[in-house]
Amino acid sequence: MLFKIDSHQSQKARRVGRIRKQNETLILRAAEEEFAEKGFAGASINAIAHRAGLPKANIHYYFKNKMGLYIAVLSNIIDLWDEPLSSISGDDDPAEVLTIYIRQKIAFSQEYPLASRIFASEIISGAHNMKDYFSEDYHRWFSGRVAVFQQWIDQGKLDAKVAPAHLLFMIWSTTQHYADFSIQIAAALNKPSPDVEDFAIAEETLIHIILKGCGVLA
Amino acid sequence: MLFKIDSHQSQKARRVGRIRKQNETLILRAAEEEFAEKGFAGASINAIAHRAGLPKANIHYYFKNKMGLYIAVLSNIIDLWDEPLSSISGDDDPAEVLTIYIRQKIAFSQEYPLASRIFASEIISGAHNMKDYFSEDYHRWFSGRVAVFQQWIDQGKLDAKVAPAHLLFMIWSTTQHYADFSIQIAAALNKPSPDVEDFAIAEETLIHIILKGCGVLA
DNA sequence: GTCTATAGAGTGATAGAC
DNA sequence: GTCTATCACTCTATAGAC
Repeated sequence: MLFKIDSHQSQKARRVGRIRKQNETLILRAAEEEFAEKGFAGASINAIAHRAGLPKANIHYYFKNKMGLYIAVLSNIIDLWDEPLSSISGDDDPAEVLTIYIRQKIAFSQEYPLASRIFASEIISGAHNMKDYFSEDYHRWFSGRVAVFQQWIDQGKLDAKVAPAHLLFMIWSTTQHYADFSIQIAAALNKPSPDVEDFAIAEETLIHIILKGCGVLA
Repeated sequence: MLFKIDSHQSQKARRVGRIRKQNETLILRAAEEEFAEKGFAGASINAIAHRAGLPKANIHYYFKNKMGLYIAVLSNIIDLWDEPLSSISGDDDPAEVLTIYIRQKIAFSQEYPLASRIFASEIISGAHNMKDYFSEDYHRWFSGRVAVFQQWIDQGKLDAKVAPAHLLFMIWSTTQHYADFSIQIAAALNKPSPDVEDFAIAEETLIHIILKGCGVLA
């Protein structure tokens, strides 16, 4: 967690804590939309306040400043991001693990497209506010996943021509694409936005190509 | 006398035209870096001018306003984007076509990462300045590519389980990922940025998984 | 706790000297 | 063609009334 919202509450504060919680949620949701659409610099506190239905000074009351609000939004997203892939081991069946992981990532793109877009924008523009996230720990976590994939290869469960790290990148990129580039996808398919059926077809095609391509499927 | 004046002016104009061309290139290159890193709203004319080594009023001299400059940068990028996939037909060999296309897209990510990032940011934030690009024509072009893929499937050259449109999305997302998310990739691999070898391994892994996954490889 | 009013910093854009 | 000086505007952030 990058930014901890001050949770210290006196007895008096607890009585009104419900309103605080409610307003914070309103603001965070509005901020998510605004940051996703305009980026950090393009988003204005005014517009966020208007979207949230609150006067703009309230945002400064609940969050110290614009950057604090942005970090809070980003922290929420990174918590969501946290890892359905963390507990795999070399004994697992790669076909099953990869299938579940791809389904989860596609579901995430469908459910939280704004979160995915803010995450993507932050990385594209240099990830200056995620230095903590992309730390030594991140590399260690990533290496752990790669090591399991390598075990699968050593056991002949996965094609040796597959570079484990890049298989992971492939799953990330293909699944997140449906959130981040949904406008381009919609234009290609000539509809206002990708619908549930498109997501289902995407999922099946991705699972087929990736599993078969890795040699875990006939 | 008129002749003499004309001659003099055209010589002068020609000389100045060279400077204009030169300065425009300087500004466009600086703007590309700035827009890629900060987004449209975050980029400032001041910072672009500083990067280009010119006073900021010159930018307003060469380009009408900030949006004009942004559109100019975006147009350059869209020209670059234009289509190594436009001339394929059902008679071609899918293995060959897909291999070449993936190599080209990876090379593009390696050579023009900034262009890729600006393109991605523009789409993520709503593509409001690319309405013309994502037009009926775009859908028509896309449908044409899909139709060729479908012919390959009908001829048994490609697995029937592959949804053509989503195979295209897959190639776009996986290859562009190496430009757009290179910071995350670098963090995962624990190096300052992906190097030539990483791009080569990425290319081989993508080609292997996608070709084999589509059933065009043993 | 809420909101109005405003200060203070920074931006895009332009006029006019050179 | 180039560049300095400046305008008009918008934005974040805060002080202080309620």
